[in-house]
Amino acid sequence: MDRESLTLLEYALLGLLRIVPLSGYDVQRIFASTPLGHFSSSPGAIYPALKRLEKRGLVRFTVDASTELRPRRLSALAEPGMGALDAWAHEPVTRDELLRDGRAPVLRFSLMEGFLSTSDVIGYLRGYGDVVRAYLDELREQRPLAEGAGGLHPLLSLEHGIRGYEAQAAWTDWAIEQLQEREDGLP
Amino acid sequence: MDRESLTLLEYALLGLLRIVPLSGYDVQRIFASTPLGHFSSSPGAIYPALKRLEKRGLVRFTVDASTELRPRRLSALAEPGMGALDAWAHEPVTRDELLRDGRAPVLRFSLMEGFLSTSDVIGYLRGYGDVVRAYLDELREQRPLAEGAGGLHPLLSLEHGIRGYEAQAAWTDWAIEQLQEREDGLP
DNA sequence: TAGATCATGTAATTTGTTACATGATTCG
DNA sequence: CGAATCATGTAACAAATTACATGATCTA
Repeated sequence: MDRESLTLLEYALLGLLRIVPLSGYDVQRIFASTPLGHFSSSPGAIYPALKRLEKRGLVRFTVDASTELRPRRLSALAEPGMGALDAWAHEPVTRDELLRDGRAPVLRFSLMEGFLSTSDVIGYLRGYGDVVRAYLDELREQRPLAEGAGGLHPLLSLEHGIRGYEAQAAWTDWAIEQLQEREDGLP
Repeated sequence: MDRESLTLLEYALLGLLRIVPLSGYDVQRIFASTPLGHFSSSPGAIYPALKRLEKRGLVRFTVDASTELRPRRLSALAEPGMGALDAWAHEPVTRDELLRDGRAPVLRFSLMEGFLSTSDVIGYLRGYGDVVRAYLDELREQRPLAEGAGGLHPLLSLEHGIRGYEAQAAWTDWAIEQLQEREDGLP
């Protein structure tokens, strides 16, 4: 009831509604047809989540009057919702978050545009990269243990994890470059 | 109640108990100190999950008699549990599974050792790679859309996803090579 | 002897999943 | 005119998180 932070799904919804008001059905289609597809597009997840956001005052409902017979209930971001997004955008990546839900750091990056200065965004990405590299060290320490334990598959699986996080670390470096280039392009 | 398939956590538990019987506390420490760390090590998740597995007959409880005053309830894999693992090991990766929980395909690979022939394991990895590459195509198709929509962050986030899945696809190829080398080494 | 760690678990709450229910509208 | 899609939701259930509760044993 007094839960301070929101679920990933709720943040994703706020991020979408920041662009344009949407109906629950709109959201379903977006989740079913874009890279946000790892969110469930089932109405049983979306409608209750929108209702929760409305109850908290982060979102406002309006009925689309243009179609009287088949009303669409549009959800629009309210100012407190903007504030919640802004606050979330300022949270750094932690090891815990990386392990608990690895998709949160990128989702936050995706939605933070406009809330942070370029240098703060770069700071966020640096922190993200640092957390990933620290966890990579942990995983690499596991290599001798996994070799000793016998069994080829656990060893290969460990390499799967290492390669995945290496790709994430490399992406943070690349993204920082992209942001700096974009910055330099504007005198 | 009649849920046919198990949760990821339950499969992970079966996989651990296949090696050696463990107490709930043992499991907590393993989750807290190995690459399985993305599973919650909270007792509120582990003890109920073990109880569910026992109720289904997949796991058997035994009390460690060596420490009477502080009894440890060990869980051991029962034959139906072995059967459940075996059945799971034979399931191919689907797009849906990849999006719903990206960690399932590797967990299954990690636990399938011994249940499948080398050629079937290679078949599994090929299928996994195919699903990843198919989803990569979907993501790459999103690039023009994301460019047109304005906003740098969503575009960079899309690349994050692409790089992550590229790493997974490359890993499946590499793992297949590893398995073939291992196979050729034994005449 | 006080605090950390071992070791077990439960209770309340929240969230998500699956399945169902309803009805309008559009398209072939 | 029938099927697909638009559009909204609810109800039952399963699962996880957080917090709490309890007590033994080891260690500084």
